Amino acid sequence: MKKSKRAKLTAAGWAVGSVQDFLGLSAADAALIELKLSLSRSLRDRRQRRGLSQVELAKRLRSSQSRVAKMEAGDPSVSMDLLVSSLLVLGASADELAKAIRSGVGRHAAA
Amino acid sequence: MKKSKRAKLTAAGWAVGSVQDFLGLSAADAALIELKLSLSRSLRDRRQRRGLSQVELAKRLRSSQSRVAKMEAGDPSVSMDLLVSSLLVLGASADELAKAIRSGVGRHAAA
DNA sequence: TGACACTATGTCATATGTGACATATAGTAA
DNA sequence: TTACTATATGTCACATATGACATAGTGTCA
Repeated sequence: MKKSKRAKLTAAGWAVGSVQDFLGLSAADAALIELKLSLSRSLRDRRQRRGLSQVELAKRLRSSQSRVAKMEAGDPSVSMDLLVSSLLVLGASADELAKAIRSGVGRHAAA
Repeated sequence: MKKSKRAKLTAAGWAVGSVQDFLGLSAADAALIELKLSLSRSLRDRRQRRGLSQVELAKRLRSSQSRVAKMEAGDPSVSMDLLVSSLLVLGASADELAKAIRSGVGRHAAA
C-alpha cells in the first residue's frame, strides 16, 4: 500500500499507465492509480460540461476550491471515496461510473 | 459527508438500498453506501471462490483478519480505496469492478 | 468434553485524508 | 498598468482510516 510511491510517480511527471511496475509498484497498485486518475478526468469533464467553476463545485461538495483542484490533478492525498462521491453529487450515473472504471483499470494478471 | 449517518444506518441493521433518504441522507450519500456494500459483497464472493480464509487474504493484502472482516461486513471505517485495491489484488477485472459498481449505484436525480 | 479453524467486534496508536487558508500563476478586460 | 476570475500548490489542525491486538462467537471433529 505504499502511497509514497504514487507521489514519486506523479511528482516526476510520469504517465502512470505506461509504467505498470516501474519501481516496486505492483500491478494492483498501478491499476488503482490509473483508476483514480480516470475518475479525476471524469470529474473535470463533468464539472466543465456543467459550466461550474471549482469554487462553485466546492460549495456543492461542502469542500474547498483547493481540494477540488487536487481531485482534478490526481493528487495522491485524494481518496477514491471523495472522487466517487463528488461524481455522484454531479449526477454521474452508474453507467458513467462504470465507464470510468473500465477505462481506468488496465488488464493485469490474477494474483 | 456525514459518515456518522452511515454508522447509524448499518448499526440499526437497515437494508440501505431501500431507504434512499431516510434521515438527512442525500441521494449521493446513499448511492455511495450502496456502492461500497456492493464492493463488500464482491470481495467476500471472490475470496470464498478462491477458497481463501480471511487470514490468508489478510496476508496477501498485508493487512489483518479483523480488517478483512470489517471490509466484508461493510463497516463504515473501511474506505473505497481499500475495498477496490483488495479486489484488484484478488485479480478482479475491469468488467467485474464495473459490474459491482453498476449494481451498487442506484438511479438518482442529477444535482 | 476439548481443541482447532474461521469469523466478528471492540479498542488503540499511528498513518492518511480533509477542509480551510494563504499564496502563486495564468488569462482577460479595462 | 490594475483589477478581476479561475486554477494550482503548499501548509496545518483536525478528522478519519488503518493494522494490530485481544477477545468473543460459531462450527467441526475427535
